[in-house]
Amino acid sequence: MAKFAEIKEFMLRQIESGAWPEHSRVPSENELAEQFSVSRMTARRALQELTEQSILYRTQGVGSFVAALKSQSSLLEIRNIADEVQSGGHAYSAKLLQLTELPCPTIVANALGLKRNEPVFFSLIVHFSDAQPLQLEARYVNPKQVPLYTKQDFQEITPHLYLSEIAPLTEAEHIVEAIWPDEFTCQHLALKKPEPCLRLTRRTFSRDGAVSLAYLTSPGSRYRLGGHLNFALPR
Amino acid sequence: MAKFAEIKEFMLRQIESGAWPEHSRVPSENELAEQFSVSRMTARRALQELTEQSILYRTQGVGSFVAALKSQSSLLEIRNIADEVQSGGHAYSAKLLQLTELPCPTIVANALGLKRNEPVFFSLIVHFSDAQPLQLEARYVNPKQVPLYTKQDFQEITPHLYLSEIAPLTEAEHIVEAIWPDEFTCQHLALKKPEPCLRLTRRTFSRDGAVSLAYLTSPGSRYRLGGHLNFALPR
DNA sequence: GGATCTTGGTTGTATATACAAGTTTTTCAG
DNA sequence: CTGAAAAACTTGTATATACAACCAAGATCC
Repeated sequence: MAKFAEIKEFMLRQIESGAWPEHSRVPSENELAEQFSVSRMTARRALQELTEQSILYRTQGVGSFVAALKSQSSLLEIRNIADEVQSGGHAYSAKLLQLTELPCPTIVANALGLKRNEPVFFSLIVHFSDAQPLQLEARYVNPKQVPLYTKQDFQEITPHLYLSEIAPLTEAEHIVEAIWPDEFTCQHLALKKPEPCLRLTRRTFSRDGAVSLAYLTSPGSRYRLGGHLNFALPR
Repeated sequence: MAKFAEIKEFMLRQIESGAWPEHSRVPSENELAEQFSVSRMTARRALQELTEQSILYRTQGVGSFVAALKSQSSLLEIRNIADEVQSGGHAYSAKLLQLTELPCPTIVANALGLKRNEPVFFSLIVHFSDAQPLQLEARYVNPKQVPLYTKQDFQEITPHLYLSEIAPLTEAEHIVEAIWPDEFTCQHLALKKPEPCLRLTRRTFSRDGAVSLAYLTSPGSRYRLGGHLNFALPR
């Protein structure tokens, strides 16, 4: 590993462990250069790159400081479906259909940066609002980043909440489609007649790369999406 | 302006003007250094920062190249459907079906802060990618904010672009639904068989209040949405 | 022809240095 | 004690240099 990368790692550990709290001052370029026996330019690069990632902020003449972690997630305030249901005054529950390890399909491998047929974790969950199925969640999870995924109790905690705690998200990518549900989906969403569904494909990233790929399917009559969006044509 | 920033500006102009097309090779660090009479490290910084912005990509031992312009998704940037189509290498066109003033329906009145049956502008447009209908746009516009709306030529300029110029948007609210298109919609989208469609309801605001309410309907097979989103249950 | 080696070009990392620009602290004159 | 000047420290920009890693193309050898 390159020297500047080692310094970055060191600083990230200090921040994530809490040793360097928010808005606290971090060592200056010269201090880091001496501590790690590198030139100032090398230490500077570490500080610079962390600043570009909004992990630090710097002020000329003053110093470098730990940024508020909140501002990182404010951009991707991804609301939890459980909170969403409960805030509407309904009872949230979930039914775990599957939680296993399986060989990675090609599409998933590309999305998560894994190799085809390499082991990948897979979960299949139905989310309920009161007694009504609201969403079918099929999720692939990178085992390298979340090795204990299959040991969790997802009746109690949603995968998304668990992943947020384990691997702090730095980015999320979404695609929304209108689809015609297959029979399996209809069954688990308790659709007597098929109806148009929204399918949200969500890929989340942490500092170390792609964490999970989720397909969230909801009946159009029961669920909507809101927020700030951009258009994008399929490729 | 700092030297490295001047080099960045120069390169951005070349790229945006089309002089340097996608995936074309850009000058090497040494070439830029000589052209701008700076050191290699300064030229390098310009290349480096453009790479971090995903405007270039670089390969060690090979060179630096213009990246695909595709997904520049900043949060508030609402992209124009015409730009979106054209950036995909297709020909954009629009067909104006209706452009009138009519009495305001109740829902629209609530959304735009008008009174029921008060005059409101209404436009109905089909957007095409090459010869294929891509989106049906039904839009209600607040005449108090945009009095000249019905005088525009919307074959030439999209309503969204026109509105952006007249009343700078300060906020936008979106709802995405999966719907079953009615016969009228099927006809104008040239759907032989009905298929699930995405309907984006977009309400835009300027400094002075609600400007317009638009219903944008696209076949699920032809259009997707991307970006940063939040979930929201229907009210 | 085909495999291997060499060479030149490109990006990647690292260092030492210099000065500019901004802020904070210290010093010192009044 | 006050206020201004000076010093010290910080980040920002720029340069010159060196070597490493990598790649493509041409040269060489068999």
